[in-house]
Amino acid sequence: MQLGELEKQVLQYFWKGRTADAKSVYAHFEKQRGGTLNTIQSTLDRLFKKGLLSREKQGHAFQYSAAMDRQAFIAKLIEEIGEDYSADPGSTLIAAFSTFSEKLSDDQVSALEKLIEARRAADSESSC
Amino acid sequence: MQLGELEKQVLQYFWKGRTADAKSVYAHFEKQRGGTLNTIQSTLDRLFKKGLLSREKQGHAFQYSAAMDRQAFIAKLIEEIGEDYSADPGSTLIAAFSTFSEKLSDDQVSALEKLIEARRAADSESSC
DNA sequence: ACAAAAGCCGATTGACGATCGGTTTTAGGT
DNA sequence: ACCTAAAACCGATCGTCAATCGGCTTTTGT
Repeated sequence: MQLGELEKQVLQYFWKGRTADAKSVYAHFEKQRGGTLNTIQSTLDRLFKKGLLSREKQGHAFQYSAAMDRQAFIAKLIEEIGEDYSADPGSTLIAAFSTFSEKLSDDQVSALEKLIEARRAADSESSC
Repeated sequence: MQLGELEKQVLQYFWKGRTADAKSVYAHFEKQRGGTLNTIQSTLDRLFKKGLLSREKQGHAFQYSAAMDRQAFIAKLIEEIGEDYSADPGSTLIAAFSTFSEKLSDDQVSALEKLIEARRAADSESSC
């Protein structure tokens, strides 16, 4: 799932938890990058068709919001990398870990440890 | 770093540890997908310019080989995702882990635990 | 039913990978 | 040094896709 530059920015705008119609999104982006309302509208439509935004008609305009949060989307992207390059999940994770290892806070290391514990627990449970 | 379909396949061919010139690569791919030697040659050149293949002239032809292994490349891609979507390393990793958690073998879980331990050790060392 | 507001469609531009014909360069033998 | 074949390099074309935007269509509230 390769997104264009504007698509990325719009997506991140919605990840702040907002719900907005095209006009509001345009109001936000007009200042920093210009363009027309139409451009925003077709970008929202593209993101909607890609399943990354949800929308619901309210009054005369669609209200858009994120269909999945940042973490879920990133997980999806990482999964795609694994598929694209036939990497098994384990080595993908290890690659990810070795990339970021030094940049992790202690809290994040602990969070990961808990996830691993949880996974171990689930494992032993299923084997009983 | 978004690669095209042929680029991906060629890269994976070199990740098997091979060193090869355009002609050999072409011999390998001709059967499964047709095309001409020229197509392979420009693909090799593109991958070289992207820094994903190394090459060295031997006789009259370049001998190509992978400039980085699969794991290093995947780490690079994951890093880019973090940059593209302003995700901090920790949440990127957690996303990765939650995506693959169930698919990991026990050995891979252990390997990850060791990496985390190593990272903890490095941490306490630097604080002394 | 009618305007305004919003959505939708279609055309254009700009990247970029894939493809391949044609030209230039080069290595190796004479 | 000079040919010649092999390989590299160049340039053009095609297909895909995001960005852009004008203009037409649909919808909604009055």
